[in-house]
Amino acid sequence: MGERMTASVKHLPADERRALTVDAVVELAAEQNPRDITTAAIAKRMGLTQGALFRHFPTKEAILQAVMAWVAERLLARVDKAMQAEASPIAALEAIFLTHIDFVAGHPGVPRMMFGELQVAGETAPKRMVTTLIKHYGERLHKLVEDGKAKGELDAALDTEAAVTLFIGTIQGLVMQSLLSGDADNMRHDARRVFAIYRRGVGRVAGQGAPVGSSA
Amino acid sequence: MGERMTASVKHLPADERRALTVDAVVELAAEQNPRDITTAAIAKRMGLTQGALFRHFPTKEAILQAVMAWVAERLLARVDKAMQAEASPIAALEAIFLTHIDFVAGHPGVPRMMFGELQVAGETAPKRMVTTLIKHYGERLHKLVEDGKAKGELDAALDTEAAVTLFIGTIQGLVMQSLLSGDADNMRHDARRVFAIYRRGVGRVAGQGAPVGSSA
DNA sequence: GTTAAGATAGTAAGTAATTACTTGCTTGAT
DNA sequence: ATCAAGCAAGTAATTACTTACTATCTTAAC
Repeated sequence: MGERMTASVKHLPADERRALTVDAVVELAAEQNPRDITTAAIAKRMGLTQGALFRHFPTKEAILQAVMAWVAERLLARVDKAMQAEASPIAALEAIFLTHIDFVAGHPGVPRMMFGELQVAGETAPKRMVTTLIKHYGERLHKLVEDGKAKGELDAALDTEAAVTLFIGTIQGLVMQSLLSGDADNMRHDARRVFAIYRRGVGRVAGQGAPVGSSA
Repeated sequence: MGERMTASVKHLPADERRALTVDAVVELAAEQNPRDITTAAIAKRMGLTQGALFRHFPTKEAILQAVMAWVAERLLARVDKAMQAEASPIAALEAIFLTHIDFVAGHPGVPRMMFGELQVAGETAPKRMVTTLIKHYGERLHKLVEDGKAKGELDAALDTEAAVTLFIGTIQGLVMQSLLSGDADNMRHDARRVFAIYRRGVGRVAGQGAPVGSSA
């Protein structure tokens, strides 16, 4: 009795419509400029009229907030999973990097939306969610870098904050590159090449021959 | 006789108004979200009415194009100057990096505008200027990295393309960091710390004691 | 030099298009 | 039968751009 049939497209319960709305926005952000995502465009993508959106969200900002909550939840879950699967800090850093790139390659509009929200003037809810996400993300990286230094995997004199900034910047660089090429898929390939340089930059011994990781 | 008096604020010749318009946009982009830069906001900043803008520019897009031309000219000039002042490739790379960060710290809205233009859907003139700028920028970096490898300053096995991507990404990371902190000035300080890691990542010998650069 | 003509740069008040959001009514699942 | 969920057609605000008119500078005849 609690079961719901999805035979009919219309008159879905609110929870599912909210989830589908988030999906629509993420899809649209991948195809066009996030700033061109109007409520009309979202509704059209969902096969609804524009007004119907406001049965589930009070404002457009609330929609964006839901999207950012979705991103934060999914991304951090993937990061934590990747972290826990690896024993050493440096391997965990690489796993996080690759899963992050994989996430972003699968949802190319997400980093653009995040960057866009960061530039919003006031103190909006979506902006706060982005800053919180990056804060939590940075804390995990910070801890891993410190652990790596303590275990001797990373250079003991390494500037931890700078290493975290560069880690995030490395991802940003790949995003920008995919923006220029118009192809998000090559991010996955370029990611390994770029991270190799990063690893050399933070590693204890920038070995010429010593293989550091084995996850290839 | 050909001299012009600037006593009166109004009725300036077209060339000067165009230059002042670019200045206004660059200023506004530093203070607010570039997407909120309306023609009304530009005019207000210049002390003009909105309609007066269209005496000098046919469309808003033409204004953005002028801004991007201004950016490309100034940034590449600084890059070339920094390049030529240094003898070795690695020193040139660091000089470019620092002068770029200095430029961006002085005009924090510029990288945001560039990133925004890259996301525009169609084939607009401002977008083309950005891609061209990055292309020329990348070519200079590419050449320097290759030179550095040939001279033995950089790792012979270094992935040149990845090194260029990471170089640009490093700057993006600092921009994002300044967006989070709300302070563009600390970019100049963080730049050295972050570039130190990058240099280790691309350098031939990631020496613990050997001083590579001397420009401090 | 003075001054009238002509071009340039400004203003104020439009305009059509687009935006997020609302309202009154209808549909459909339970 | 009830009520959440949907539709169609609004609304006010904002946008880039236009139009009709005015002020200012330049220039050349006198």
